[in-house]
Amino acid sequence: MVKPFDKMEVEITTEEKILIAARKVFIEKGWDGARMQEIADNAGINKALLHYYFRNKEQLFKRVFAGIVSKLIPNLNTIIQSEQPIFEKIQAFIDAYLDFLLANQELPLFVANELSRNANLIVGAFEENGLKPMIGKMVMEIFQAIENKQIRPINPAHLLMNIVSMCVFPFMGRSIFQKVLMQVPEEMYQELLKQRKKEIYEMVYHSIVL
Amino acid sequence: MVKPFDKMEVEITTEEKILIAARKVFIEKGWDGARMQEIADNAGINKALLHYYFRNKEQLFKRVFAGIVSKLIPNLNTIIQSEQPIFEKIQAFIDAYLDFLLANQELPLFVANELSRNANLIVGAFEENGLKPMIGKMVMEIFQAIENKQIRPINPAHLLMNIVSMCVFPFMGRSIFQKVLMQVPEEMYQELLKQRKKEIYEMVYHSIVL
DNA sequence: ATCATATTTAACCAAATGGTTAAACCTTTT
DNA sequence: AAAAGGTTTAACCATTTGGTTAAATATGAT
Repeated sequence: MVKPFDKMEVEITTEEKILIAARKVFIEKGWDGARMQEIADNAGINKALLHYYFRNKEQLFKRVFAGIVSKLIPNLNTIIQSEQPIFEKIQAFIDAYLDFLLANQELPLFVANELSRNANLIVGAFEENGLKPMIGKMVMEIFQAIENKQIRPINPAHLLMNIVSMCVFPFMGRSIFQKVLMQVPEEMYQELLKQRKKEIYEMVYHSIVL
Repeated sequence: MVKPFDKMEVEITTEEKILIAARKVFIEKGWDGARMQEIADNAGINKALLHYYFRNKEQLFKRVFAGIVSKLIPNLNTIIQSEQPIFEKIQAFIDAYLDFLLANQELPLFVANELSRNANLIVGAFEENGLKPMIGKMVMEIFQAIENKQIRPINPAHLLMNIVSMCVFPFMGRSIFQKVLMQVPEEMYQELLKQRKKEIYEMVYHSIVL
């Protein structure tokens, strides 16, 4: 049966409502801090219905977690796979990474946290999506760029570590940065974050260019 | 009364045993995941005794947290306050930071985590110790180094962010790095971490030297 | 209308958890 | 030896939490 036009696109299934609520609560509170009741409240339903859709907390969590992981990696892999000169590729990588981070600021801390408490979470997430980050290709290209005298000799693993660190840490360690080290108000910190794309690329560029 | 010699230095008070156990469990499991029973077990006592020494979980946690924070900051402040040329100072900063991190690898994730879930934890820890990181002086000195044409023009806030990011992230985001991005075994990752002192300094040096 | 199926709810349950109590046990002082 | 103080324990309690059950309600098909 066809639904009336004004009800068609707007509708969100209960399952979606639950996943949205669960995502929010899990990210905010972590596995240990998240409460099924709070998820139900956030989804506007009651606990029994929650268990009707997802048998238990673990199943719901895994579903949320897999959903999160599957969002970032394909994005980065396309860039890594692409054919462009090393400096352009690095810049594209930083750009894409920061776009994602700016739109999902609380994600890195959540992922690091859950991953460190449950190592095989990532295995499950990978298996479910069939995606893995292709870091090997990047390492190769850095080696080539060194041979071609495009950049100074540098250990590619550390260069990549440095780039990723500069991208992610201001988000993941936000509480430390903002409250402990810099002690700036929220809006100012957001302003800093927006400048990172440019600042990181310049840092990397100057540190490797010959 | 004086204790017999052979019992003097070795003895650990019950309070110390509790604090050591609590530190371990809190760091490992976080506030939400930590169980008073597990702390008691780890300290080799029972729950009632735990509550005799520390009235409740919160009090015990605050004590542990303050103890952790008070270990890093004085260390860094001495370096920041010291009078040495900019490059030496940066190197000393990286050295000291990495020494601390190598000896306390799980700390950054724990601190970031708890801080992001409870903002005023840090206020309490600061008040209790009267210590705050002196980042202002560092910013000034970077500005001066730019004026003196020692280093290229760069936003000091971002330079510091970059340095701290490269130092801390391989520890804080270890689960992401090791398991997701690099997929290397434990010993190899430890090897990488030990190389960071040199690698980070070289990265920073080349990125700002004129 | 009515039957079947999917959706939603209130009430309930067992286990875990932070915290309490009152009594027992040392160790030192008198 | 007995009083006093701090130290340690087993047993207990109230609340929270993940999860279940059985009944009620809506929705679409016959």
